[in-house]
Amino acid sequence: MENNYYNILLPVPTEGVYTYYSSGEIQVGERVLVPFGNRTLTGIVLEKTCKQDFECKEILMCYNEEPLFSPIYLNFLKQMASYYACPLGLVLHGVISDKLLNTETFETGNIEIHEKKDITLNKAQKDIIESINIHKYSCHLIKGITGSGKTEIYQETAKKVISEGKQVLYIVPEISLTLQLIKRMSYRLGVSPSVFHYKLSDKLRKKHFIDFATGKSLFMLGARSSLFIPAKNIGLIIVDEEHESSYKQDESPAYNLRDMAVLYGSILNIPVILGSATPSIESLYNAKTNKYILHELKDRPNSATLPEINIIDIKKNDMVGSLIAEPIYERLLQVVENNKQAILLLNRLGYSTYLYCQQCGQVATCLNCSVGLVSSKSKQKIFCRYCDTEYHKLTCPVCGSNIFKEYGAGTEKVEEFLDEMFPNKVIRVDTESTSSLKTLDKNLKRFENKEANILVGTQLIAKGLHFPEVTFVGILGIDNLMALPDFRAMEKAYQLLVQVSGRAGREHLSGQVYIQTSNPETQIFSMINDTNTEFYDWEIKRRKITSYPPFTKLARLIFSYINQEECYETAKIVHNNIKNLFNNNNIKIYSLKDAFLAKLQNKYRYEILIKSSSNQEINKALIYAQQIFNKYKKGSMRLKIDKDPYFMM
DNA sequence: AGCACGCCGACT
DNA sequence: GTCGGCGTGCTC
Repeated sequence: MENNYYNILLPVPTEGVYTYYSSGEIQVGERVLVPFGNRTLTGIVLEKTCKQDFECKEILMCYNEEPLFSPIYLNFLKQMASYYACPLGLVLHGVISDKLLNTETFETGNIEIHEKKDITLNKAQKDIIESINIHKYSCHLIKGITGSGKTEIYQETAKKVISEGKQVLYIVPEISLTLQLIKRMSYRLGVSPSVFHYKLSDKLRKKHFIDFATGKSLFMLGARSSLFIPAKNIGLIIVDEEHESSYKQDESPAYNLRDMAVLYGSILNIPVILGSATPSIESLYNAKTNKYILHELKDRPNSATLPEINIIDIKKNDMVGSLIAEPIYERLLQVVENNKQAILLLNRLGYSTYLYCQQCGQVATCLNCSVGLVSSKSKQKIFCRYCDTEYHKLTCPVCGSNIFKEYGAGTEKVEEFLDEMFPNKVIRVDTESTSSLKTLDKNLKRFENKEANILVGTQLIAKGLHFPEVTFVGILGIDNLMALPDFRAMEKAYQLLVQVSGRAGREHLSGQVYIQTSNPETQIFSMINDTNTEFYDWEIKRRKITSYPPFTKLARLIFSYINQEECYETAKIVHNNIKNLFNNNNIKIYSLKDAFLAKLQNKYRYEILIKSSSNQEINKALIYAQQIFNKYKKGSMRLKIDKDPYFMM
């Protein structure tokens, strides 16, 4: 009897397509178990093929199920691989964990049904919902602050899609996936949504994966990775907070979730809704150029008024405790006195920023990474934020002194200082102080219940929170953010300012925002309350002049290796080669330089930036660079490709 | 990415 | 002598 031959896609960091045979007939998209080297892997049948001129191995087992992976889904992964110049096998590996890929479908039990609650909608919301054709692809960008009614638009559109028996995927940033949101969604839609995020137990993750993949569940509320659950019959994708930096994946394939959601939606021919109070420049540009359809919700919730913005010049004001400008401190005093609430935002994590030698001023740096060490009082240790190495006693490499002083303010230090000034009136919230979502929830609830007057935190507290008693917002570390070597520095700073200012003066109380800065003339400060396109117009002009995205595409090549010379040598060879081949008007290859973190976890890092207005040209260069690299690389040397980088550091 | 093979240094 | 460090190369 003749054997059948199949190309199988495996989750390995190569192209990942290998040929196996089977005596039986297998469908495209089915999962199979195959021997690979000396291991056994689960793969996906890509296509039937003919007998090869090399020995093939036999497929061990067929998962006995309806194919989970549709040709459209596999096509999506292929387009993703091609866009990010990433091998297909590595895309599969990066997008579905091995554990899930290996999971056999099982009986998952019933999905909870609730009584549906009706949603009341205003005219603006109705108009937007009306304009979304749920039977074909279009991408809608909804701009509106928290509470302006975006959620109702998502819910109503989701209801329509679900009533036609199709599935809805609602993606939010990891941090927004709170129990509150899940409950609210269940009652509005009448079903318990499937949920998907990294804090879930293996068992639940598998259950929700299977429920959504098999089409049993019609509504998925998930983080970034939920886009890649091979849903059976998806009819709508919603991406909330589309500007969020956490949508950019760090490892290869370094994809941007928002862009992949739009790509998938267009392949599936279904609508995609993006929402944000502060849309990214790229998305606004896509709306301007008619790739997306822009909708604006201008009403502030419950007729709250715009906050009053005050710029405090650090140079002209005394600093209390060398941290907080006096006018901000005075406002905090008032807030506590009147038993109102205030939020203090800092873009630094818990610890102090630097440790420096008292004798010679040398900054203490990690031995494995080219970054300064930080100290944490609460954790009683000095350590590196990047490699977690702890340092028990520090010796200055220059003068040999053992005495180090702290400089700079993190949330921990600010909290400590304020706690002294206002005992029991301060709560701190940042990724360091809150190890789990539960503690975060608990701390926020404590603040909501007015158990404290002042909330100190990082960007985390800028995200869609609603505290009606907050009348004052103080912003401390914005200068650092604007000074980063990143063409998006102003965009990121602006988004943060708008998001956090929105926390001041909601409902009936009017609010004040104080920003402490040493650059009071910075233009974006005057645009915070602008509901028009002033910031967009200002920023897009700068991007045009400097030829940065959205007018060009960027890609970063990052080489890393334990041996500095060898790393540089190989990077230089790749650099010379792509420079020679691609030196034309269509593409710009920047010079080879130290990465922003020149040494990370004991590996030296070099980078090359590539810029082009042509996506094709840039991808040709990326593929060629990888070929050269693979030819000349030594040992465990790595080349990471970051297309459309979001962090330039 | 895994995993084995293989070649060197450090120790019972 | 042999245990184990990790550089190298392969996986249908």
